[in-house]
Amino acid sequence: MGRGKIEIKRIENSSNRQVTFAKRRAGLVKKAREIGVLCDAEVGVVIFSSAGKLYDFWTPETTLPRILEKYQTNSGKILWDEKHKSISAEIDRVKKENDNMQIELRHMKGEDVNSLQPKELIAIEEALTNGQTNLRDKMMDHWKMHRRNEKMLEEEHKLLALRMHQQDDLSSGMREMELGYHQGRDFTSQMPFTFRLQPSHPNLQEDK
Amino acid sequence: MGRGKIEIKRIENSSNRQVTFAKRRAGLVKKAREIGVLCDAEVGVVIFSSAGKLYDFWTPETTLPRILEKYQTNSGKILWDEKHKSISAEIDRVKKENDNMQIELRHMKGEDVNSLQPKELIAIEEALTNGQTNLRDKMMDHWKMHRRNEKMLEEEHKLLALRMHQQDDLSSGMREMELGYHQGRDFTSQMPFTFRLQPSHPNLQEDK
DNA sequence: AACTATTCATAAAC
DNA sequence: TGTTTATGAATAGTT
Repeated sequence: MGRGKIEIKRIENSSNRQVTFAKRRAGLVKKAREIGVLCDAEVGVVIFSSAGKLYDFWTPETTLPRILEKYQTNSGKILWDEKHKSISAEIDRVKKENDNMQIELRHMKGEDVNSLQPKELIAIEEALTNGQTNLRDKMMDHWKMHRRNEKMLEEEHKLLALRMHQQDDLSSGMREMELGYHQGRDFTSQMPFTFRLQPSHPNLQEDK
Repeated sequence: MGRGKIEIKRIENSSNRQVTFAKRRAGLVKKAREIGVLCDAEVGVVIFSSAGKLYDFWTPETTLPRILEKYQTNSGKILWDEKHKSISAEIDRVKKENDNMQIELRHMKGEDVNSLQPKELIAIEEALTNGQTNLRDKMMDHWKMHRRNEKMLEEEHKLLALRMHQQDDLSSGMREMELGYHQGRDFTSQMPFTFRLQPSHPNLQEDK
């Protein structure tokens, strides 16, 4: 129907294809509307252009969810339930995992153990003991590292204090040489307060 | 396009309507197929007759779920996603719960505790100790109950044995009275094997 | 269901 | 992109 007969195969010329698409799309929708009215049918048309743009038509009073529901009951096909199913499966899997962990946790707290076999009870006790052992090891490591750090800080402070005293002595020595001896004067009192050496761990015993 | 122009309104004559429906339905599907091929489009047509019967057409390689997904992303409409959303939320919730429990479990096994604060470490150790205490209490309860049950069974068995002996004595006495004394005869050898008294806990100490 | 007169849709041209 | 037009296609009414 046109100036000549055409073969039904993909139109290679892109702009021709676009034009034809627009025309035929309008025609298809018109026909859909007509059959809906004439024959009292519910009709839905969904068209995606090759560019991915969506065009659709639904007979009035027809919502897509309604169509889908009808479609599902009529076709017996499952549609989106497929995806739904896989999600449900996942949720079941995760929930099961959850339950198992919950049970294990409760067991490790000594709850819900009445129905367990002696063998299982012993296994749990072992796990608890292992946990305690591991935990104490880790705590010990922590503590050791802390101690080590503290010691290193102490050493640093001692060193720093020594240096300061040396500097102090040197400065006052120089001053004495330059200016002669005036008064016994504490050089540190000239430093800003924050720079004065303060014991960072006042309650620390200094002997190693 | 026909012997005369028609008005686009519901065809009242039922059989005419059915005929027109069949003709136009075929036409619509043909057009849908053609636009699909000619213009490289994805097309879906869904038609429900007024009787509720479903007819549909999908361009090859086109599944309805695929269409729906595309439809959804393109139209921004929600469709079935409400249900989907709530399920996704649930799965997230459960997974989070899962993670937390997993962490707790690992902690109770003394794993992944390096980053914890001393306070937390102490809490875990307490939990482990509590678990052990609870567990041992429960095990003790179990064991006590078992012992009690065993004792009760022993008592029952003793009582039963006593009764059997009494009965035995009585029977043989009666027999002796009726028939005179024949031979020393063990009455229990006439019982089916399964009814004979057997110690149910052969290694049980009988005293106490 | 097949036929056919007629209207309609649309391919190509503009 | 919109309009025109010649032509093939769809189909309403008939058989």
